[in-house]
Amino acid sequence: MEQPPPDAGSGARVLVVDDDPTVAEIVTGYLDRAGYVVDRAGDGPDALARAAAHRPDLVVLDLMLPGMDGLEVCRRMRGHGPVPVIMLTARGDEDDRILGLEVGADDYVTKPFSPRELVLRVESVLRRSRPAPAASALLRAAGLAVDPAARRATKHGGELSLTMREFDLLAFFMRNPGRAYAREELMREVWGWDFGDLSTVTVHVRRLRGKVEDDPARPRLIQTVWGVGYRFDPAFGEG
Amino acid sequence: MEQPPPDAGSGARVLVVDDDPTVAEIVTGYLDRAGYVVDRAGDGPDALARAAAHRPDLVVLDLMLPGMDGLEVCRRMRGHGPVPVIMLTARGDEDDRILGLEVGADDYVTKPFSPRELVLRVESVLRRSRPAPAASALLRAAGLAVDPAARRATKHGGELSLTMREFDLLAFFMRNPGRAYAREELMREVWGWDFGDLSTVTVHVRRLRGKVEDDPARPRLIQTVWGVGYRFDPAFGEG
DNA sequence: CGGCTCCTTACGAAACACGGACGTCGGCGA
DNA sequence: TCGCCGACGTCCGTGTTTCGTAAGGAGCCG
Repeated sequence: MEQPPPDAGSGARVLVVDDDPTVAEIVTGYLDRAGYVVDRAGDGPDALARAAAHRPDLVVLDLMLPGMDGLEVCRRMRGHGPVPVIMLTARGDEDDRILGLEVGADDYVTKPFSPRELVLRVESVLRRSRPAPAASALLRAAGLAVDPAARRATKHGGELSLTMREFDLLAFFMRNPGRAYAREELMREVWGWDFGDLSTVTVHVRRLRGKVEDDPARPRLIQTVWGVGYRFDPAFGEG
Repeated sequence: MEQPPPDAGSGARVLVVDDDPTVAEIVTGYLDRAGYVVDRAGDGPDALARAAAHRPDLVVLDLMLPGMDGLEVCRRMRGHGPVPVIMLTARGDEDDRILGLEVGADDYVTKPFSPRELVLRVESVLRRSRPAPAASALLRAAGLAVDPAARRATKHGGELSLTMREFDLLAFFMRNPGRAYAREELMREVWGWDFGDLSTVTVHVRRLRGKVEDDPARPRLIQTVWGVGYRFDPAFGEG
């Protein structure tokens, strides 16, 4: 039958604000078919009331509204919470775009627009406005969090300032916990060298311990394996 | 990098779907003279096959087709990708217009129509659908707003005057916040070069900081990741 | 206790980022 | 046409950060 993109709306709430019933009707129809839950408002005060009541995930807002200006509506909505807004502006009205930009619209569509384009924009803005969770590439263990992409590490939520080598070393340990590594292996894996003074590894392990361990004098996370090397042991870190 | 000349047809591919050879012939002729590369199909299945094979930039679709309905054709085409569609409908058949728009047509032309009008519609729809995939929406973070389409940026509502490189750099950062990028990556992503003096990146980051940071001497938004590169960090911009 | 291993500290060298300045190129107005 | 100006890429001097190594002391094991 009629099959909108399966991943599309997924029930996100959209508030359409336009005083022209025809436009509102068509836009609403499109968004509805795309899988969104659509609410409608015909003027500014109505829009604010519905926004407050329904907490939409996104607002499609006509710039030209009777009574209260679209910009004002946008501003007030933003005052209540960070809801994404797509502005509908007259074609080529450069000033309006800039105003929308400054007031806090997340996108604008110039009239006349194709409803399809509007749906694409809605999807795009929604997709962009919720990248909050994600972070699957995060390495977590023992109160530590390491984000290789951002090259950032935290300990109990507090930012750790690690040097490049320290970061690489910690990241390697957290990717391979519980196993003992000889200094030579660490030198190969972290430094990328096949030879070199192994005390280099020792020193860096010590520096890393100083920043990561609760009590660097009695290391728990990075344990010394006598005669072998080191082992990252997150089990004893929680404390 | 820049768009091709706004010259009319400029080789865009258009698929004309009509079972009436006379209509198809005239339309094809006009579009051909307007500079488009035109393909023709006489029925639904033929249209779908050619659309799949030739990937047209736009489809002119007769609503009334033998065998498969034009609406159905439109739906199926949409299932394969976001191709713009102009519907040909009988005059005054209001229901058809609505149906066409709901199914995803970007415009419609009522029969009888002048071929010249159709060409104008084609141009219009192509012009409208072009920025949709290419240009992206507004980027905002940390009191900054960047409009890639208008090539404008503001900071706390105030206009920023950025050079081309500065703008591209900032836009890239705002599209990819929180991740650390090596100078090589920035050079590749922003400059589009795979070589070149990396200090160029350093210098432009400094210039951008001078315009974007509250205290350029102690950057918060664009942070230096020592030994690696830079990271755009909107989290610290608001406070 | 002896030998080996690991820890700790210190230091010089190298790598790195930064700011300032310069030369070139192209656009624009006089 | 000439001259000015902005954008851009490059280069250099400087201050800072990081790194690798050396050396002495402490710890572990038999």
